[in-house]
Amino acid sequence: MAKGTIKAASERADLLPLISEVFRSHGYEGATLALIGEATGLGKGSLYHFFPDGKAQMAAEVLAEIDHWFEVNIFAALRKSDDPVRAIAEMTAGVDRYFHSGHRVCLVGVIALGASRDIFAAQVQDYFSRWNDALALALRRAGFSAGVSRRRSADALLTIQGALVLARALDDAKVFGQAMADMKARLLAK
Amino acid sequence: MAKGTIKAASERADLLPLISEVFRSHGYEGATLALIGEATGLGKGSLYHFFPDGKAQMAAEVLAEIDHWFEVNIFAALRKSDDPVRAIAEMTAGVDRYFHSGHRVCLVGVIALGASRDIFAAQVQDYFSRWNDALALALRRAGFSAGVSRRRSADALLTIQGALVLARALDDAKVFGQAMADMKARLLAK
DNA sequence: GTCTATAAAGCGATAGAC
DNA sequence: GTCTATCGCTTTATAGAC
Repeated sequence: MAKGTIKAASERADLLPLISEVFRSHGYEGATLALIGEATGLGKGSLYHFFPDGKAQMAAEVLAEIDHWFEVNIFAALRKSDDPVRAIAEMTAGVDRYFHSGHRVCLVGVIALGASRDIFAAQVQDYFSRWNDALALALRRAGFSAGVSRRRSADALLTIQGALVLARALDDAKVFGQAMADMKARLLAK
Repeated sequence: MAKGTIKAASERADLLPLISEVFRSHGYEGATLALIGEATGLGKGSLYHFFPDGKAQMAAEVLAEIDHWFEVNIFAALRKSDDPVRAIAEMTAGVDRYFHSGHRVCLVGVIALGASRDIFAAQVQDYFSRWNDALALALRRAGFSAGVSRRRSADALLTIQGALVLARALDDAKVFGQAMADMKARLLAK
């Protein structure tokens, strides 16, 4: 790999979190190149230099980065941990951290509901179904039946998404904290 | 009221459900006047005749119509019924019907997460908080403490929203049906 | 690698004929 | 009440100077 490539890749990686926040707060359609340019301090020319396919490529890479974060910080432990109860506790802690205790919205959920749904449907479905599978596996290893594990796993995922929606709608982050506590209790209840 | 007014009002009312579906499937930003014209069979001129303030007015009236449907079909019974358990059962049945068993998305939730959030924040917050209050009141009348009632009420609302998000993301409406059954059980559990 | 200028298309909204 | 034509603006995306 040439020097230039490495440097570019490094700066490119720094761009994604900034772009990510623009998509989060404005949605896919609302995130204009002007806003992205403002957030990154880059002109359109530079943005198209890094992302030749434009906005769609930016969103796809942002989704991939989010996916990767969850894969590393959440899914992996759920799949491999020999202490599934602890992995689940770490999941709830990680989720709370990631979503800033309910102040931050889930971009994957935003896109799932939004108009750009069709473009990113595969990525969205993959993200949730891998999370769902990993969590169900942890529950199974914690001693629950296959049916219970799958039901509780879906319940947890939908609770997170719903809590983010309602916290945003009511402008009350406490809703999220309470929901995460309830979810954790339901996940491991006898 | 003049004949013309009545006729116009009648046709206008017929317009809203058609426009509503455009907002639902494309979001506020994605719902262009071209798409709305297609769905209604009306040109821009006619649309602006009915809605002088354009797209924002259309969305506001669609939200008001949704609010009214829930007020009449769900909230009222929760507040007034002398059989709160039955009112809650009717709520879950009504919700299942309204959201087409998970195949239809919640426009209020879509807007709460989307880029147009700020414009409609008051309407969105009002809708959810009135639902929340009505359901909590029914639970209180069913014998639960104020704290339990409020917690369970918020849990139910967020479960509905989350189930719609996850069902859409996984493209699997069964997720919604299971979540509604779970929600109903949790709502009235001892 | 970053910028400005600009193209090409689509947007919401308006005007005015009918 | 409905239409067509069009305005003014913003959008994504490209071209080319530096």
